Amino acid sequence: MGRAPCCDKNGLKKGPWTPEEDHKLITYIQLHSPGNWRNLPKNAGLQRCGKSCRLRWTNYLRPDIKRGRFSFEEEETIIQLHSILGNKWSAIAARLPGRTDNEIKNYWNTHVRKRLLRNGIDPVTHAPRLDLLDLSSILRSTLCNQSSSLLNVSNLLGTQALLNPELLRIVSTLLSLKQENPETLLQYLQQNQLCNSINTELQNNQNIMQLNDHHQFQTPVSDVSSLLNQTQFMQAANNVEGVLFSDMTDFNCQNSQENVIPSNLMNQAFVSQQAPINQVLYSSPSSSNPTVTVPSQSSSLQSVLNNGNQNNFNFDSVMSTPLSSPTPLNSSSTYLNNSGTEDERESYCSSFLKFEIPESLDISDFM
DNA sequence: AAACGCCGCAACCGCCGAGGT
DNA sequence: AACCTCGGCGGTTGCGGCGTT
Repeated sequence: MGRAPCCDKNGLKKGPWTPEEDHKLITYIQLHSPGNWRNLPKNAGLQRCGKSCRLRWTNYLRPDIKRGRFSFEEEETIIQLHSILGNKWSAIAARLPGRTDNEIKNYWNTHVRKRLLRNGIDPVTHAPRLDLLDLSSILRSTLCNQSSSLLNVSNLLGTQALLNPELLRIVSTLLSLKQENPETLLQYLQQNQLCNSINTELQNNQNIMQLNDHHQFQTPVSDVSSLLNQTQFMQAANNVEGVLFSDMTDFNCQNSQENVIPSNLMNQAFVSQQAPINQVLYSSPSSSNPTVTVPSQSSSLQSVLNNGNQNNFNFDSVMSTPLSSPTPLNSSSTYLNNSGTEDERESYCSSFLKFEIPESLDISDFM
């Protein structure tokens, strides 16, 4: 455990603490309080530097330290606070009684961070990461979890579409084809490697069909182009267009050729610190519920999309990793009990990433 | 059973700001 | 103003445990 001694400067010991050293330190502090950390080792009879003693005490020996697994509440609080404070571990620790900054930092790096990444979320910015998103799974769930003949726009948009340039490229291409020459749409589907990838996905999963309760789709399918006939795609494209592109003027396929999200879409979709867009964006692709709830009021997708005048979004901020990103907050918090498996925790993580702040948390402290 | 690789976490390192001289 | 000391903080390291092959 711990780092091995790298040197013996001044004859001071480094590396893991022995029980005897711990006992000396505890005994001394209980009798005298730490006082001057620099003088403590000498007074306590320890061959350590003051800094080492302080770290050992604050991170391990302090009597009020709570050890053991982090609870859901603690984990939720950590993520929420991190979304506000960034890597200010001491500030986060100050709001988690019994936990040290070092412990929280370790927990973040070894557990939470990975979980967020698995959910397609940048653990630094708390924004979705384009390179973590999976197009085929999006389309599969979109195409295969329908109760109507329409594309599930809320699923598309709510999950990842706003952030996935590949999906946007495809959607834009479909729309463009629809407008230019509907006959070419099917040809596009057949030519685009997307067909193959989706086909593969579909064939690999015999259980995901039931594409439509009312239409002629059958399972399994051997060719996505037969699955998605032109009429249905027109319908779907219309539906997507109506919601997604209603407020756009210069969205064209040139952007898509470059596999770049159109700037106006980015501006509208990513918007804004005010809109609780994370309610839309933090849903897990692996969530058991494929349909994402899109906020309905001022935070609704439509208002987000219509908010075209806000051009302050910087796409670089998603791809790079700024220190932290202020995140809009809601009030009430949903807690689960402390038990649960890692998977449950992960699932829960996906849902609570709506960043609801416990009422006990005084946000004004951070402002 | 042995070798290997991954992961968790205690501990170190270097930097910074506050306070004192 | 310049320097020094100290405490605190965030980033990083690497040992040891554990799971996998």
